[in-house]
Amino acid sequence: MTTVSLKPAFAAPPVPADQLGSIGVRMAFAAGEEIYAQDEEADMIYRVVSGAIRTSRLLSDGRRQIGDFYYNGDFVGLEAGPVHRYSAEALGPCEILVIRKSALKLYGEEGIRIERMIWAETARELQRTQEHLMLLGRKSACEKVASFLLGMAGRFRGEVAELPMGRQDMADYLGLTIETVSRMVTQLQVDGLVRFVDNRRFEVRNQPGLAQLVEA
Amino acid sequence: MTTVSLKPAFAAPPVPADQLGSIGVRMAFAAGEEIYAQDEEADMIYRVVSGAIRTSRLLSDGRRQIGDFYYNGDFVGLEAGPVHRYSAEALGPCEILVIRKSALKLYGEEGIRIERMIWAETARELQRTQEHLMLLGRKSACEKVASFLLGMAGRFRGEVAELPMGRQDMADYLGLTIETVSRMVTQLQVDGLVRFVDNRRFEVRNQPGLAQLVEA
DNA sequence: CGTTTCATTGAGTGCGATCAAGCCGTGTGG
DNA sequence: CCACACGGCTTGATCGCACTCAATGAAACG
Repeated sequence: MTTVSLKPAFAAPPVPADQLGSIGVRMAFAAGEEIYAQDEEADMIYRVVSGAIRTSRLLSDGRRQIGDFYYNGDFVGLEAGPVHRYSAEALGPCEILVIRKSALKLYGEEGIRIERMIWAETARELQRTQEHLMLLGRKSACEKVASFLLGMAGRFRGEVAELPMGRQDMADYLGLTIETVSRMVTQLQVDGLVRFVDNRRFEVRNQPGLAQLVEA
Repeated sequence: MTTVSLKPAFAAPPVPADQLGSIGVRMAFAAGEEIYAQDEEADMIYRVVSGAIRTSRLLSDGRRQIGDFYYNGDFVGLEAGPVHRYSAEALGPCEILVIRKSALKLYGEEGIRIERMIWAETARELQRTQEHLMLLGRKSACEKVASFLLGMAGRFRGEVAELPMGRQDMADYLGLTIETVSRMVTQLQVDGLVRFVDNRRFEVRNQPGLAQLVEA
């Protein structure tokens, strides 16, 4: 199973998905399929069981910003005020646990526990978003790509890392164009910092060098 | 009193500060004074009682990103994992209510209520940060400045809006330089969209025009 | 084998950064 | 009251990074 083989490679999820017990409904999505829409009202939260997800937001002229990418164990849709400001789509085939927030109250002690887990994840999500802010506001194209690759590589312990998204998604996450992402990837390879096996698989060749580009 | 005269102009805080009862300690800060430091361990959360705050993060080479600006009623420092990734400083003289998170448990029912308030604010904060992401990643300098001014003007009902921060803070919030901010402000004035009374006070002259630049 | 989709590479442009004056309000001391 | 200095902001000239437009290359698919 894909899910099982990928699991050990990802950063340890705070709580295994199975601890959610019987709460929520498992749903399958195909590549590119929308999980929820921008401006959609939202009482649901979502947890990745297998596969990968992106959240994204469109301006009316087509410019797109990706909020973040999510992998198994991650919660998605936490930010929800009255409506979702970002939509969520499957990067590839994936399974999602859908939980109705208002239903948690019905589950007593178990519901409370999950609610706390959600709050903790919301704070973590805020931290990650703040990191993303610094990246978008104050880093060069090269630093952006280096940060992204280093972060992705961190999910795979020294092995070849696999990108679940294409160049356009990377570009829209980093606030760049695909051409610039491509050029930076090439440059990082020429400099011997990373090596791409193919378009979506790479390994870090010079960890300290990469880390220096990312700095603090 | 400055605080009192400003209060009605700000967006209604979800809960008035006085409902926090006796929990927490009121502290005064001078302009520019640090409320908490980047990488500082943090069990505290903070609430603005009067004045304005900024959160900011520095890279080792001096580049700075401002996370957000906070006004009375706003909670600051919610994101805290083990340490603060951003520091917080007073924009001008201000009063801050400092609350020890771990102490909330001692306050029984009242503590729980405040804890819930904090969680709700965290989700709101996440939403605002996501809005900020889109601004940094996909908007032009002109759109950035227009968005910022429109947002600030929204706190003042049609009257002359007052900026509690200087151009450098605006620039570091928007991911621009002071020169570019200055040029965009000039251009927006030439285009008749806003009018600056002085460096820190302005009014919106063409709301629809501005809103169009900001769009969705 | 052609078609389609996605990534790379190249050439040229432009937006925002950088470097450098100049301006203006404010405060300070003579 | 004026001269001066200082900090914050604006304006100008130039530069360079990342975008745009365009062509090519390389997989994936029917």
